[in-house]
Amino acid sequence: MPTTPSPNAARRSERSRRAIFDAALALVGEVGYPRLTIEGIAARAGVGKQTIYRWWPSKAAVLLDAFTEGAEGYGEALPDTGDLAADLKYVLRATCDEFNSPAFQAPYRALAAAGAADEELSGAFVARLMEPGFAVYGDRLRAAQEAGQIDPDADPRILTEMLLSPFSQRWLMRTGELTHAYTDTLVDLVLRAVRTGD
Amino acid sequence: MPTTPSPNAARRSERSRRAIFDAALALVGEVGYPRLTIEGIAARAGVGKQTIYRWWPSKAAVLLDAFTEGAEGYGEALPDTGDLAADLKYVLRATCDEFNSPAFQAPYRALAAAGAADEELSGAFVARLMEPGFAVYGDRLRAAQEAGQIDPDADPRILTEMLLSPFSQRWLMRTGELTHAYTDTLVDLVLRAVRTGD
DNA sequence: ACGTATACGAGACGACCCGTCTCGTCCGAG
DNA sequence: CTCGGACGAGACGGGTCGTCTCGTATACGT
Repeated sequence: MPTTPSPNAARRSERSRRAIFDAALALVGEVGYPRLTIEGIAARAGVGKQTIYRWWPSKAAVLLDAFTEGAEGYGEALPDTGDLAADLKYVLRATCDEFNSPAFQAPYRALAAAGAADEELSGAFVARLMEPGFAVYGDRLRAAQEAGQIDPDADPRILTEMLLSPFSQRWLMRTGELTHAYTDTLVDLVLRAVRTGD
Repeated sequence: MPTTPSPNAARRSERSRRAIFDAALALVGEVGYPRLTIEGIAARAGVGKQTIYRWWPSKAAVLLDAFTEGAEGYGEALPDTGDLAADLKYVLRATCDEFNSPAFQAPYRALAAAGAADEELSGAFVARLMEPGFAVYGDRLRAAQEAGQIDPDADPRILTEMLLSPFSQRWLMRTGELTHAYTDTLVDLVLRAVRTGD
């Protein structure tokens, strides 16, 4: 489901759609989000401006669809080896590498920034990119609660935020490096707060 | 120190400077950051555009100075009553109320969003608005470490991030409400991770 | 298989804002 | 008092916006 489909989607050109996504992702990496323009995307994609305006309300919506299209598999479950700390560290290390990769950085950062400023966009950004990730951590933490490994009274949502928010905040505002040592420390600290037997 | 003072600052019109700040803060609340323009600020302030371009490099820089001017007292130390949990909860509750107030919201959110997208701006934003806040929590946590109240091996910086990042992330991306109950929970969880006697 | 509807590429259009510049005025430092 | 420089005002070319209007090409309905 694109953001605002009004014309007849059956007649839509798949070729143009892909060209627009490719152009948007390439351009946001080359010139940055503020200088990303609809005209520029259209020209690079070999497409009329109207074709973009027909299907998307803004450059942010184009980028969100383009990025979502290219980032499948964000909704997979965490491994559950029984060792909660190891599972969390493993996935957080992978996330760390992803956020350090340039191809991921530019569009994701642009969308996060645009979402922070625009209430409507932030809803779509959160629902389509952030929440699926949150849910995966929440599920794994609930499983650990049922296994009696962590405090059953702790709110998995808040624990997830304590794991991911320091991480994303560092990255978004560039207040520190994202390293495996850092994410390991986060996991250890959060789990020390909710270990059972206190 | 403004962002880029090149002409003779002694001859500068204080009257215009204030009018520009007032106009920028009012407009960002009325039309939002993306539709905030230098021309608009100049017109509202009754000022020539050149007067703005003479003293600031961008609308973000104007807004950062305007906001900083209006937000004195962000560098004060936390109270130290000896009860670490109570001190942290007290200040975090106050911060919570501040972030929920509309006059604070619009410019701060605009600056955070612009900083996320622009590397140079994020440096200034972090240094002038975020780090002073971080330092205050770090100091209070170090004092608690010296008093033997919390684990001396824990990194105060990371603990500060675990307190503040979930908070600001919720606010920035609108992923949840900011309530006193929420901030209290954060304090309790973080302190459980580093309480002494384990 | 054909006819028709409609999305398509291309680009013109007025509106807005950008950042620079040029005026003539006014004010403050020396 | 003098005078240099910041001031308010606004003209200017350039770029992007979002809308529109072409003629073309293509996929659907019968």
